[in-house]
Amino acid sequence: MDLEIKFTDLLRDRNLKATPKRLELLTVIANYNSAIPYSELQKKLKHFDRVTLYRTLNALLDSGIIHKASVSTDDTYYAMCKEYCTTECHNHKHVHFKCVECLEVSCVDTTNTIQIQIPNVKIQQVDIEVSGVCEKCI
Amino acid sequence: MDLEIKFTDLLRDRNLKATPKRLELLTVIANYNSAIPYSELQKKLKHFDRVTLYRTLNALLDSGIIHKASVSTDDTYYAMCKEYCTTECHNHKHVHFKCVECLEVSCVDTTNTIQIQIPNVKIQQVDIEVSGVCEKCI
DNA sequence: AAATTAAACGCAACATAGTTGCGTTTGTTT
DNA sequence: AAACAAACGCAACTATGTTGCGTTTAATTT
Ligand SMILES: [Mn+2]
Ligand SMILES: [Mn+2]
Ligand SMILES: [Zn+2]
Ligand SMILES: [Zn+2]
Repeated sequence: MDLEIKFTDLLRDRNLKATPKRLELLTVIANYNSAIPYSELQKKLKHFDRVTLYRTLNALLDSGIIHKASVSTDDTYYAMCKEYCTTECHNHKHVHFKCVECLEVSCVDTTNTIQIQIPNVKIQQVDIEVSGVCEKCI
Repeated sequence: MDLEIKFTDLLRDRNLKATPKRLELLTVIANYNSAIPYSELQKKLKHFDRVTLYRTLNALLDSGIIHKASVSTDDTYYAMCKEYCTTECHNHKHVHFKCVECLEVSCVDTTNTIQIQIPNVKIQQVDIEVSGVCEKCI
């Protein structure tokens, strides 16, 4: 299936115009083999106005097309939402793994299910960020 | 036990000088009932030079006296390390809970133990950030 | 196919976070 | 009391992220 058409649908479904910039940004994010750092987006999309890049990212974040995979001190990482997400709800059941060697961030499904309970608290969301050494860097 | 003396020991143990600024910053962090946001530190420590505040925080972070409890978009939250931590190792087994209503961040021990496994990966650290509504805001 | 309109874009300007260099001050050791 | 390295304050700088506004363009209507 053609990516451009798929992205166009994704955008229109959220009442966002399918502009060339948005399609290009989505293509870059989707073609990256892991979560893409902001610094990489800057490099690959030099012809984007700074503000446009931020506004486009925010539009995609707000509408549940992409999500932040990691917010470390060095960089902010973005990845496509695999499940169906909306403005109201980002339902991700996966964790984010960051390799301390190559700094690659990826969305991974864990083998075991994670259950977290805190007394007297209504839990809405659980973000798990795992760091260590990835397969390639061991 | 006198806090000032305790903090002086904490600092000297890490080869950090026990200066009035460091003692004051530690007192502010320790006396706060939850993880303290950076914005709050700014307010409470207006007489600190901006750079000094950053450098002091970084010194305490590096040496394992305090830790970041949450790095959200709105603010960065700091809390005392309860376990014995060092430059090399922050060993926290607790999770960080952020209330979406009052924006309070706290370090909480979960009732159940959390086990995360990812194939072909050497896990070094697991950071869990839970958000929802706290007891007071329900 | 042309007109319409709200959204998206580019530019300038701004605000805040965080860092670096350097001269001065201060905590700790002798 | 003296010496020294660490800590501090100030100026300057870079990076991140946002806002306002005039112009352009995607989607809709005629
Ligand atoms: Mn993810
Ligand atoms: Mn904590
Ligand atoms: Zn790696
Ligand atoms: Zn609350």
